[in-house]
Amino acid sequence: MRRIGDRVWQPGDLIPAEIELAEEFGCARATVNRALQSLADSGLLDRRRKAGTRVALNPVRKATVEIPVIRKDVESRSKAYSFDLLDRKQLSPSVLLQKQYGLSKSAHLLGLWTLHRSDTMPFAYEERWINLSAVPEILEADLETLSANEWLVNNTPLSHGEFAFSARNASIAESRILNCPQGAALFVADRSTWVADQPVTAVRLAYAPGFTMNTTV
Amino acid sequence: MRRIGDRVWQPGDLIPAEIELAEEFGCARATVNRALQSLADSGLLDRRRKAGTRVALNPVRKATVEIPVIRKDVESRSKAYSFDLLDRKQLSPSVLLQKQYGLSKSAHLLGLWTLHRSDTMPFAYEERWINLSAVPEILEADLETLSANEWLVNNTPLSHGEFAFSARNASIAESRILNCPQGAALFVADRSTWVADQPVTAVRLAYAPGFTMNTTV
DNA sequence: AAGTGGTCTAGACCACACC
DNA sequence: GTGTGGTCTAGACCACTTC
Repeated sequence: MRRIGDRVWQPGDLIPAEIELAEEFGCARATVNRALQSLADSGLLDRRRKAGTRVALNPVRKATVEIPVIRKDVESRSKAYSFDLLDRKQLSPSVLLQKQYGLSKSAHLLGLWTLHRSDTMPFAYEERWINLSAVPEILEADLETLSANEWLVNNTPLSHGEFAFSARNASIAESRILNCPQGAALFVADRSTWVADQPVTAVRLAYAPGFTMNTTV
Repeated sequence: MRRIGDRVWQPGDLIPAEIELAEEFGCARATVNRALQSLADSGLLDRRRKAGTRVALNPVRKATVEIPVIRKDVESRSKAYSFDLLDRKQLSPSVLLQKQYGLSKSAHLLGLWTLHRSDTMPFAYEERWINLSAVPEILEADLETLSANEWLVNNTPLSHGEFAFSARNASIAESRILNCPQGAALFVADRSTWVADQPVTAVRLAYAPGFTMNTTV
């Protein structure tokens, strides 16, 4: 890292092979390997077999954002968390949802509309669809006590998903729920979650004005 | 991973020690260690010396967002990139910047205001402050040809920084520059970059309406 | 064909946290 | 004190890719 920072090894340069570095630093090759791997993971090096290791030409900065359960997020800001389940109903997927998640039009979905609060102030408004063929057990859960968010986290620990972050002007309904002016800029997180190629849930979270998502590189 | 997914090992459960798993799977402890490390890094396990390894109770999802050079970002969407340097001037730090970055009030800053374009359409509006004591060489760079963004990436490869993402209503000036209605919800990324405890640059990027930042978990 | 990184092994010692 | 994970070593074999 020092040599890259001091430009002893410049972007694009080929750096010595693992064995040579191991000799220079007086350690085992496995140790050099771990160090270089770690630098490659953070985007500073490009490594290829036979071709060797080069200082990255276009260091793609990788920032890791942590997406906690909303309750934890609120509590980490030293606020009291609560939520209101505004509405829930079972329904069939819209044409859009059918296409987006490959659902049949006869699939059973559970729709939930929730307001998350921080010290009684609106914190985020959540619209959620849950695929009941994937997690039928959730119908038996008491979602007034434990939020669907947490129920799912606790009951489907292994999943992959996609996030999209964007900004959107508050609709009339959203402004009323979040207690903000109509048209206020809201930070929006869309998330879909899958377990073994089966869609489980799709969520849109609209955060009250003032929210920021932070991370370090 | 299968055992966590199938709930053989449930959230909160203590799982066997590395040596036991090594025996069970017929491999070396180092191999088990790497596997468990990797699961812990992605938030599925909590590990503590002496206390052992547990399935995470509150799996904090960690999403990695890649922050490329804006030119790459535009080009990856199959658009032609260009930018206009709208304004540049040298100035002293405002009181806010002095406090935020520990600068003396006599420090020299370079301020740059840039519009990034995607196929001639406004893509993002950038306000940037550069600490000239950290990178005086940038005064000799031709920032009309190569954006400050890229110059800095190419000339200060080792840095750490902080990101904050939020949403903001477009001001009159921003609406004119980004060619959008006043008050439109803009996705905003604030970034500060440091090299060895010295602030190098602070940027605010306001993306034109419609921008989304995507990632997977 | 040959050189590079990718990965594993068996063994060792250590640091830490819990008892 | 003691058991756990954290880390290192020396050696080995393999996979890939460039020459």
